[in-house]
Amino acid sequence: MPELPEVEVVRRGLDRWVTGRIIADVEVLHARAVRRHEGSLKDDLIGQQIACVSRRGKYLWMPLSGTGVALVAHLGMSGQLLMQPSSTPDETHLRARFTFTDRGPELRFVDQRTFGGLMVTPLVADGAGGQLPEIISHIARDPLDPAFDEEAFETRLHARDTEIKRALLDQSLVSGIGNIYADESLWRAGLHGRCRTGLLDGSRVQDLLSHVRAVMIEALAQGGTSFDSLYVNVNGESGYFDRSLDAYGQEGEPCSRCGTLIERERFMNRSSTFCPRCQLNS
DNA sequence: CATAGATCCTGTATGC
DNA sequence: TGCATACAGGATCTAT
Repeated sequence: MPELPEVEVVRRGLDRWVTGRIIADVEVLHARAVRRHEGSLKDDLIGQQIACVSRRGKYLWMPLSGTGVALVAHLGMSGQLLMQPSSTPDETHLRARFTFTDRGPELRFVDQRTFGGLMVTPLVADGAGGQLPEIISHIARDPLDPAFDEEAFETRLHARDTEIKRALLDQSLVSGIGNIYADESLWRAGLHGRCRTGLLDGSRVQDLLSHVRAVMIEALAQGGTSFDSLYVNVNGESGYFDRSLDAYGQEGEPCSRCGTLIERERFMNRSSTFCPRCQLNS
């Protein structure tokens, strides 16, 4: 369940370890690891230099110097990008391996549930002087992006007739939010996820966005949220924001604000946890 | 067209 | 003990 804070932790680690390095070889060990990609990932990457590591929402990409294309990665639910010495034994769910001409640590894509994927895609203008991969141009900016347009978000939110949690999870409206940070932000804002978007005025939307940002910044400072060994940084280490959660995974525990027991319901084929007393439906 | 729901996947946990 | 079922959920596809 890597969401924005977890993906940003991975981005920072990757930026430090792979920027400037030249890819020597690529080994794809599972067909599902490469998505929406024409031709051979290997042919597109060998000999290319990684210019930097960028992120929008939950997507990572590495522009290849002087080519106008980028290696894009999405971790899905259980994807990991790990830096490992070549002497380290292959992980059980190793899906792809990238080695470099300097013979330093290799980059490994490990993914138990195979919801994640890699691809090479052209870069296009992002409308603000930067670039982003073509295949994710439908993904909205995330709330920590300085160019995130709060007014445009509010307008689009009001144009929707749906529940606020569904809107928060829609990456084309605002990116980077998944089930954990949706539940946490809604708890902090005192809003029930089933509240209709049309009932939220501008100040409620601003308040909700401020909680989204705050919870993500706090999580980032703690290395992200890890419930099991599936989310780790590039060095295989877990974050510890799970100790700070107020709603997600807290079913049956007293609400830390009012003491009412936290409840869980099914929503969009996943769980929503919320305080039935202090999270309002309007 | 817009929104709601189903689907993919596999390891772990729980129940009978 | 062992088998069956529930659960985790991001993105995309299909149905209404």
